[in-house]
Amino acid sequence: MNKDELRVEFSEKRPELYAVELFKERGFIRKKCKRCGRYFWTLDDKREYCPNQPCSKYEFIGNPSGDRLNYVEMWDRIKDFFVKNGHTFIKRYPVVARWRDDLYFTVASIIDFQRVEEGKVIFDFPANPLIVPQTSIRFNDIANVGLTGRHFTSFCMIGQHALANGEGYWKDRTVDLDYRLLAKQLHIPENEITFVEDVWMGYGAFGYSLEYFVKNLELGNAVFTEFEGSMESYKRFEPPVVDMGAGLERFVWLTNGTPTSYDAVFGKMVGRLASILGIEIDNDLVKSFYVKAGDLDFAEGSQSELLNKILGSDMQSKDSILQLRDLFVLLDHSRTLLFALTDGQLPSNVGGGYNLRVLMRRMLEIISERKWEISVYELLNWNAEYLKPMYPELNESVSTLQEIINVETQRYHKLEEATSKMLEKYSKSGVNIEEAAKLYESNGISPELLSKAGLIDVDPAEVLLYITSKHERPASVPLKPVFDPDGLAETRQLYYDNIYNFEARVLKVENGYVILDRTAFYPRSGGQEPDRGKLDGSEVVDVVKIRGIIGHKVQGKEFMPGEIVRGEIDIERRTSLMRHHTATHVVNAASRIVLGPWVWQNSAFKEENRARLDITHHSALSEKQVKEIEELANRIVLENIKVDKLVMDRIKAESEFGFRIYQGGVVPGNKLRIIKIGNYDVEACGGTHVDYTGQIGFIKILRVERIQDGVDRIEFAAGVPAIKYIQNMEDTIGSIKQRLKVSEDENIPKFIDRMEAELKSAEADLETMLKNYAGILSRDSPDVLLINEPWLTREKAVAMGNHYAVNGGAIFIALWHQQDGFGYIIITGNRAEERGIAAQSVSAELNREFSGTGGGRGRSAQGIIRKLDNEKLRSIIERYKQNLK
RNA sequence: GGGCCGGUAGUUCAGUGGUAGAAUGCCCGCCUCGCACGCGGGAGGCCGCGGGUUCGAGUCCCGCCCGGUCCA
Repeated sequence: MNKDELRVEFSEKRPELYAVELFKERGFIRKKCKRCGRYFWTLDDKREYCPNQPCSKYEFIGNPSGDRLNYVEMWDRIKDFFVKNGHTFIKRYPVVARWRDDLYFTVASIIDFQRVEEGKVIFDFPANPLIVPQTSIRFNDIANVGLTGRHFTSFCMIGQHALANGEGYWKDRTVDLDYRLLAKQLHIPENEITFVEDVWMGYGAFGYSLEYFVKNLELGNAVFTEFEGSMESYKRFEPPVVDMGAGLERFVWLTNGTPTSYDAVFGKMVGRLASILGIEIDNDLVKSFYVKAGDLDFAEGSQSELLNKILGSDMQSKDSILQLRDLFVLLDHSRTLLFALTDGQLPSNVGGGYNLRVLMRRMLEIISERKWEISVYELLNWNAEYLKPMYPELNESVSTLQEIINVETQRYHKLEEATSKMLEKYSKSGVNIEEAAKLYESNGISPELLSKAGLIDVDPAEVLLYITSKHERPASVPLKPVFDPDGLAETRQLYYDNIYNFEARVLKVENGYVILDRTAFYPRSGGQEPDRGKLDGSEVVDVVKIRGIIGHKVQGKEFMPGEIVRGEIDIERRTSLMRHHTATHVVNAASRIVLGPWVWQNSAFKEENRARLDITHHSALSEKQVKEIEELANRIVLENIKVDKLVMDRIKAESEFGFRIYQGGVVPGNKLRIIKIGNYDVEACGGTHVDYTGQIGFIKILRVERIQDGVDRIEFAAGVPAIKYIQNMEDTIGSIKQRLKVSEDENIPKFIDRMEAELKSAEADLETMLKNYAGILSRDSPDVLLINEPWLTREKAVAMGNHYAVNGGAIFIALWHQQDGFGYIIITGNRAEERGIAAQSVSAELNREFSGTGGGRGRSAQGIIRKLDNEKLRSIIERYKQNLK
C-alpha cells in the first residue's frame, strides 16, 4: 500500500468520506487542483489551485491574518478554546520517547498515546477528548533550519485527540472545532481557509485527513484513522481515532506576517541576540530572500548553489543571509537542546544522543567561527525564561544542565585541538578524496574544513557523496511470540498480594506454556526475572506475559484445559528478587542524588543473586562516586522507609510526580501502579517489592562499567548474595595473606612494594654481572665467542652480545637449549663488519649446516637449529677466527 | 544499533616481521649564556588485554577491552 494508491481509493472512489457537515453548512466547494490534481475545499469558487507549494505561494508575509499574538499568548488562546469546548488539557510528554523502542524522540503529539505491541498499534488516551502542546523533535530538516524560514528541529504540535467511542467525537465535530478556532477564536476571515484532502497510514492502521491552510500556509492536519488491514480488504478500526496535529509556530507566523517564522516564534530573542552580536538586519534583503527561499529544499543539492540562484553573485548579501541563518540556528538548536536535556537525553555518540551532539557541535562551531560573544548555556537560559509560562519545568531544570554543557563543550575543544593537529600534519601533502572521507568519518574533520584549509581540490559535497555511496544497512528480524494470546482474557494477577499458594483453572496449553485464569507467578517483565516454583508438583521453569496473558512453562507434566491446578511459589527466590528490585529503585535514586538530575534508568535487570542498573550519565563513574552511591543507598536502607505501592489514575500520577515515574518506560493503561520510596524515588512499576527498605538488608556494588557513551552500568547484590560476596572477598584476601605470610590486610601493599623493589634490584644486578662477564670474555676471546649456558634466554643473550660487541668483540654466538633443538642469537661488532661478516650470513650458514631457520639484519640475527654437530660447529668457528686474524 | 579510526616513555607521537625510538617534560652535573638559554649524563616501557601464525610479533590474523568519530 502506498500513499498514491490510498489517495485514489479515498479521494476518487469514496469522496463522501471527506464531506464533513461543516462543508455543507458553510457552503465549501470541492475542487481539483489544476496543477497537482489533489482535491481541496474552499469558499472561493474562482480558486483553481490547491494551497500547497508550489501550486500556490504564501500570501501572508507582510499581510497577516487574524489576531496578532506572540508564541505564549497564541498557545493560551488555543488552549482556552479547546478546554472551553470540553477538552482535557494534558501536559506535554517528554520529547524523549522512552515508551517506544522504535523512536528516540517524540515526533508528533499522537505518539504520546500510542503503544506498539507486537507490531500492533494500541491507542491509550488519558482523557477523551484532549488537547496537548506536544514538543516534537525532528532532525531530518536540520539543513533547512534558518534558511527556509519555516523549518525547526523542534516545534510545538498542538494535539487535538479524540476516540470516536461515544465519549469523544468524530470528524464532523473535529473539523467544526478547527474551523471555529480559526474563524471565531482567532478572527481569521473564513474565505481564507482551505482544506486539502490527504491520506495517512502507519502500524497497520490507516485513514484519511483534511489539511487546513490559511493564505496558503499549512496550519494543521486532521487525520481520521478509521481502517485497518490491506488495500484489498480493510475493515473499520475500533474505535476510530481523531489525530489532529497543528503547528503552533505556524499560527504565530500567520498572525504576525513576518518574513520568517523564527521572527514570530522567537520574538524578542531575535533582536536581543542580534544586538549582542552586533548584527544589523537588512529588512528588505531578508524579506526578498525568504519569500523565495520558502519553497526550496536546502537538504538536497548544494546549498551555495541555491543561495546563488536567489541572491545572484552578491557576496555581501550572501554573507548577511548566512549570518542571519546562524543566528536562527542558535535559537532553534538551543530550544531543542533545552527540551531534550531537560527530559533526560544526554549527548553521546550512539542513539538519539548523537542527534543532540550534532546540534550542540553546530552551535559551538558557529559561536567559535564567528567569534560571537554568547554561550550555549545563556541561550538555553533565554529560551527557558521565554517559555516559562507554557513549560515551567524548563526554567526549573536549566541550571542543572550547565554541567552537561561544560562536559560536552570540553569534548568539542578536544576535537578542535586534534583537528588542528591533523590539519598541520597534512598541510604539505594535502589529502585525496579517500583520505578526506576517512578523516571525516574517523576524526570528525568535515570536508568543508579541509576545503577552507585548502587541502582538497574537490567540492566538499563530492566527498560526502563518496561516503554515502559506501554505506549499506542491515534489517532486523522481529521476535515471534511463544504462544498466541488472541481470544484469551487477561490473567488475574495474585502476585501483588503476598499469595504464594493458589488454585487456578487451566485455560489453554500451547507450545509447552500453560495459561491459567489466575496466577501468583510473576512473569518476566520490567527487567525482573520470573518466579519459579511448582504447578501440581512439576517445576515451573519460565513465566512470560504477552498482552496481559501469563504463560507458565512447566517441565515434566502435561496439562489439559479445564483442569484445576495448585501453584506454589519458590518463596526464597521471590524474596531475593523483591529485594533486588526495590534495591534497584534505591540505587537509582542514590545515583541521581550523587551525580545529577540527568540520571535516568536506561535499563535494568534483576535476578536472584544480583541486579544491574544502567543509568544515563555524561562521564564514567569515579571510584569516589561509586562509594558515595553505595553509601547513600545503604543509608536509605537503614532509614527503613515504607515502600508505598499505590494504584493511581495516570493523569493524577503524572501531574503529582511528573514524568520521572517513567524510568523504565511508560506503562500502558489508565491506572498506574506507583512504587514510592519516601521522597527518594517514585516510579511506575509492575514489579514485586519489599514493604520497607530495611528488608533489603544490605546493598553491595559489585562493579561498574561504562557500557557506551552516556550510559554507566552498576552491578550490585542485595541481601544474602551481598553477604556472600563479602565473604568470598574475605576468603580471597585471607589466602593472599597466608601465601605472603602477612598478618594484617594493610601490610599487603607494603609487601608487594618490597617484592617489586627486590625484583628490580635483582634485575639490575644481573645486568651488571652480564656486562662484566661479557667484558671479560671479550678480552679472552675477542674474535669469536660461543656461549652455551643453561641460564641463557633470548633477552640475556642479546644483552650479553651487545656488551661483548661494544667491548671490541667481533662475533658473538649464543646457543641455548630449546624444545626442538637450540635457539641462537648472533651479534656482530665493528671488526666483523670491517671483514665483511654480517650477522645474517653467519645465521644462514648455521641454518644450512644444522637444519635451522631464522635470519636477521645488520648486526643481529636469530633463529633456531635442529641438528647440532659440535665438531662441525667448532670448525666453522675456527674458520671465522682465521678470517678475523 | 551499524561502520570507520586509534591505543607504544609522564605528555605528544615515529616505528619495512629481526637488539623498542624521537621530541618534550623530569632528575643529576657543567655553563651564567643575545632569551622556547646552551651542553653533557641519567631515570622513565607487560608496545591496551587474550589467543593464533612464525625460528622470531609493537608490526600479520582472530576475539575482547578502552577512547574517539561518522551514520541511521
